[in-house]
Amino acid sequence: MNQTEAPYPQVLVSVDTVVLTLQDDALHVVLVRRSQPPFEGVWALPGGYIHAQEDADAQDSAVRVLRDKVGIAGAYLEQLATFSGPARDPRGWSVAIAYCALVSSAQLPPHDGVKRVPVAALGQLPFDHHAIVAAALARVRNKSQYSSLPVHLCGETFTLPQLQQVYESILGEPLNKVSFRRKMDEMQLLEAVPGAMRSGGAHRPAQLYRVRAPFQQALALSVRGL
Amino acid sequence: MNQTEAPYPQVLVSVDTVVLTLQDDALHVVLVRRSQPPFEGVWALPGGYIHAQEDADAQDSAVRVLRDKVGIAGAYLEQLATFSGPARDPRGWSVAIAYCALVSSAQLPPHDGVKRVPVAALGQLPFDHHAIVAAALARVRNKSQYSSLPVHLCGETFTLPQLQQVYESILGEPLNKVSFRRKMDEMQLLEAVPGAMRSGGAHRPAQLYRVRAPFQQALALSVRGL
DNA sequence: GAAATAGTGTCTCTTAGACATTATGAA
DNA sequence: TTCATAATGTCTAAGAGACACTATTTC
Repeated sequence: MNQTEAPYPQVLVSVDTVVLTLQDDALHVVLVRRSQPPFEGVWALPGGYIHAQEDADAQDSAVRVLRDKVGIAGAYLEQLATFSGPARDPRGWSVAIAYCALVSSAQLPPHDGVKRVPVAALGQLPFDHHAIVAAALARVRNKSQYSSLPVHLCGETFTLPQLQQVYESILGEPLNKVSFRRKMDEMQLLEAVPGAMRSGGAHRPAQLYRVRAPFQQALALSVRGL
Repeated sequence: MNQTEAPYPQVLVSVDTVVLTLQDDALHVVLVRRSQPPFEGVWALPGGYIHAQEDADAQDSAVRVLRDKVGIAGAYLEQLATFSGPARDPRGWSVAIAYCALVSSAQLPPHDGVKRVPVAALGQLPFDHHAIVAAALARVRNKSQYSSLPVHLCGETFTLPQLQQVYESILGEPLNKVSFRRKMDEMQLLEAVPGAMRSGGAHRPAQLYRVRAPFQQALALSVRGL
C-alpha cells in the first residue's frame, strides 16, 4: 500500500468459497443458485460482498457467507488465493478473495438452493469459478500428501480404515496400510475413543478415533509426507 | 470518498510486495520511503493501487509497482495472501493483495528512496506490513525445503557451493553436501556452463551452472524434500 | 468353522546422511 | 609441495512399502 495516484479506482471486492465434502467416496463441491444478476438462476460458488460495518476481515465475510447462504457453521476454512481482473465479472474490474472450506456430510444440512456436485462432473460455472475450484482441488490434494487436512472431511469420530479411504479418495490412489498407520501415529493426530465401531457385517470391528484437541483447528504435518 | 453504487462496499484495494534478496548471506527485505500520507516519510513495503484501466490483474499491478517504485524488472513473483480488515489502514476497511518477489542483488539497482533491511533486524513497519513480511518469510522458508525457489535469489550463473549456501542462509541450518547435490541432480534443474569459476584463491575452482529453461519461471519440486 | 475386515510383525528395498577419498587450482 | 575448496565414492542408518500373519466379529 502506498501513495495515492489520485482517486481510487472503482474495484469490486467479493469473497467466494469453495466448500468441499465427500459423498460416496468422491469429492463434491457445493454450489448455490444465484438469486440476482449477473447470472441469476445459475449455479455458482457461494459468495458475497464484504460488509465493512460487520466483518472483522475477509475470512469473517466468508464465515458469514457460509452461515447465511449454505447453512454451515464451524467448518475448517483457509484462504486460498485472490482472483482479479477486468473480465472475470461482467460488472467490471473485480477482486475475489477465495476461501476453501472442508466439511463433513453431517455438517452440510439440506438447504434451499444448495446442491453438491462431484468435482469430476463439474459443468460450466459462471465468472472464473472453474479456475477457483481447480485451485482449491490442487491445494487440497497437495496438502493431503503431508498433512492432516482430510480429517476435516470426516465426522466427529471415524475409524482408521475410513480415514485411509478418505485420503485415497482425495489423492486418487491406494495407500499402503502399514505406512499410513505409522504416519498417523507419528503425527500424534488422533486419540482412540473407548468404543469400537461395528461396520456392515461379519468381521472384526474397528477402533473409533477422534482428532486430538491441538489439531481441531491447526493442521498436523508429516515431515516426509503422507 | 467515493461510495457511488449502493450495494458495493466501500473497501480500499491495494497491492503490496515483499521483495526479498540476499546480501552477505542474509535475507533482506526491500523498503521504500512513503511520499504521501498516511505514514508519509516512513519506510514501508512497496505498494500501490490497482489501475483498472491499465492492469490485467493484481499480479500485473504488482509488476508495475516493482517497476515504477523499485526499478525491478523480470523478478520471480508469486501471490502470497490477501490481508484485510478495518484496522490495518487508518483510511478504513481495506484489502491488500500481497505478493512476494525474489531477486538477485544484481537485479536490484540503487534507486532513490529504496533500501534493503536484514529481515532479522526489521524494525517497526506501518500498516500490517510486519505480518505480511512474516508470511512471506514463512512461505519462502517452507518452499525452500522442497523446491528450487532459492535459485531466484542467485544471479544468472552460480556454483553449487554458492547455491547450497543460499539454501542454508534461508533455512538457517547446514545441509548435507552429498544429499544436496543428489537432489539438485534429481530435479534436473541446472545445466553446467562450460567454464569454471575461480573463487578467492588457492583451491580447485567450481563448475558454474545456470537454471535450465523449463524452470526459469516454474519451480522444480523435489518429491521427498530438500 | 467360514468369511470378512481390523490390526500388527517383519523383511526388503530405497533413500538420506556421515565420512572418507580424490581432484584441481593458487601460492 | 602445501593449502584450500570442489567433487565424488562408499558405508551405514533410517524409512517406506510388500507381504504375511494374527485378531475378532457375524453368520
